[in-house]
Amino acid sequence: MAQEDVFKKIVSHCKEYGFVFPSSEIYDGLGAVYDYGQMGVELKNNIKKYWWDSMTLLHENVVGIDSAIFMHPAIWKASGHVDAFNDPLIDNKDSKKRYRADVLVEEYLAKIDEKIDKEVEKAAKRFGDSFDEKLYRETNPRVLEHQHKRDEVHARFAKALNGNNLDELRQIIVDCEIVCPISGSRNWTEVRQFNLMFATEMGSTADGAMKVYLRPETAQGIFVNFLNVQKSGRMKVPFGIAQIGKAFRNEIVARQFIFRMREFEQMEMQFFVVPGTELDWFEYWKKERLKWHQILGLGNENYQFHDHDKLAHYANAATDIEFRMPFGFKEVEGIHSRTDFDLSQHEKYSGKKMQYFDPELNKSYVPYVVETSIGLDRMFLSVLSGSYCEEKLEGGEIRVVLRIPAVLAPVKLAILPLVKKDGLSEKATEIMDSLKFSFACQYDEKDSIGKRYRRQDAIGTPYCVTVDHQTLEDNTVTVRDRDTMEQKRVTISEIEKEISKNTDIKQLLKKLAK
RNA sequence: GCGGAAAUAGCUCAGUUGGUAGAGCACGACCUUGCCAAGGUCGGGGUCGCGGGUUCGAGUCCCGUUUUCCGCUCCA
Repeated sequence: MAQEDVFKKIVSHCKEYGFVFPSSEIYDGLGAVYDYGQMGVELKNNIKKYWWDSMTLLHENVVGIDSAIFMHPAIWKASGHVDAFNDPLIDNKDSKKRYRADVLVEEYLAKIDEKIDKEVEKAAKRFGDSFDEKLYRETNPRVLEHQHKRDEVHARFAKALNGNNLDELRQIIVDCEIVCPISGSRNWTEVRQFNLMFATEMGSTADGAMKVYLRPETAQGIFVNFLNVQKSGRMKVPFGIAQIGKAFRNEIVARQFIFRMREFEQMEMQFFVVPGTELDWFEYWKKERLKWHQILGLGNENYQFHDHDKLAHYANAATDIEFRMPFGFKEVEGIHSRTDFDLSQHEKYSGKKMQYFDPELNKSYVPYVVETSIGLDRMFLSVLSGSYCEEKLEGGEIRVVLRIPAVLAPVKLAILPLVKKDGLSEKATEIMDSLKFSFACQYDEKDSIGKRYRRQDAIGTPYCVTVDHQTLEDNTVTVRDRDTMEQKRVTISEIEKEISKNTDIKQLLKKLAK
């Protein structure tokens, strides 16, 4: 089966069985926004739980927070998002290429400078030792003409940028006769502002309102609370702060189902370390995080590291953990050594010290940060991609089964009376009532037993308990395994222990801690 | 954002040169059966994505629009 087909099947499977629905579907949908359904929310919560517990329970020096989505707008200036996430873009209609309008003008200005320099260079050769460059630049009519043009455009450009005047920015490109390097034409579209941050207004009166952003990442909520947590929790460097929460990016192109959404959820942990030790911790967390993924059992060969060649301005090392999705290896988690960039920026913009006094080193410093940042929705997709399976049975039939790791499965256990008569339903209900405190259980008595098994396979339920006539005699039931389809007979009192073996998150955490 | 394709029941799709909206599966009730998607009877469900236009008449032709997919483009 072609990989794209698998992806399509996963998408429709998600809808059919209540994992993921397109948002606002009855109103034609809303681009790149999705809702999690009754199965999806359980799977998502289980992933969160696995991550949260592995961070906060297994590491004494990692604690959690839950910061607000709204934050002071200055935070996004300090972090660099206001500048980096705001691009005026223009398209050339002939080549269909898109450019940053401000970059086009900057390149044009640089070209004029080049022209002037060439003039000066030529003159220098002509005049030899007696050449006075400063005088030449100030008096030569050709240079002055270039210079004049340059200053004029630069002034307009600066003013346009300052006032965020997009029409003027386009007019400058038209007036300067800037052409597309590919098509050579001057057939430009309007200049449009692409702001990757969603903005809204805080304060109910128009004049008193302040422009605030929906956070484009959760990390800044951790950085600005660094001292709060360190002091109130009496934390000692190295220590980490973990957070799960929504983030928002107004992506230009948001596609591939829940892989790139405009509203998404991150699980981030910022680990604060002594400057100079960050690369050791970077290696530590790389290993730790890969293990966290691999221990789920979706196949070690489906993961790889992808080191960044080009580092972001804040990082001195960065790698991605990629998972083999149906559309190729894709980033699920990023591990970045962010240096002291963020805390230093906040120190600068807020005027507050963001330093830690280290009693062992007997000095104060701005800690360095190693970040692990995982996209919860991408993790969700990787679990589904890695679990979805169309299995050919002996009779030639196809069985669709989600081999979701048992600890993450939305429903752990289905309780099925073989037939809905002879008191089997009542017995099954009784068992259900005693187990529902321990597991997410489903009760189903409709249709044939085989059909019910398949329904549970389709939502990834690892175990089915079947109540039959023998149950009434000796209090035993059969437990059917999702993956092998094999059944074994256990007494009712043993069910809980039997199911817990593979569904309890503790088991996974113990493996991880080894 | 650009180009191409698609949109009919919960799902997969059929629907002829424009002439009464269809099938299979799924869903609900009942009967029969009982360990891997059984059979029967009856039933519910559609403003054919949305808005215009042409026509006596539009699921079908034309225009616009929305959403999705594919390819570009973009991507802390």
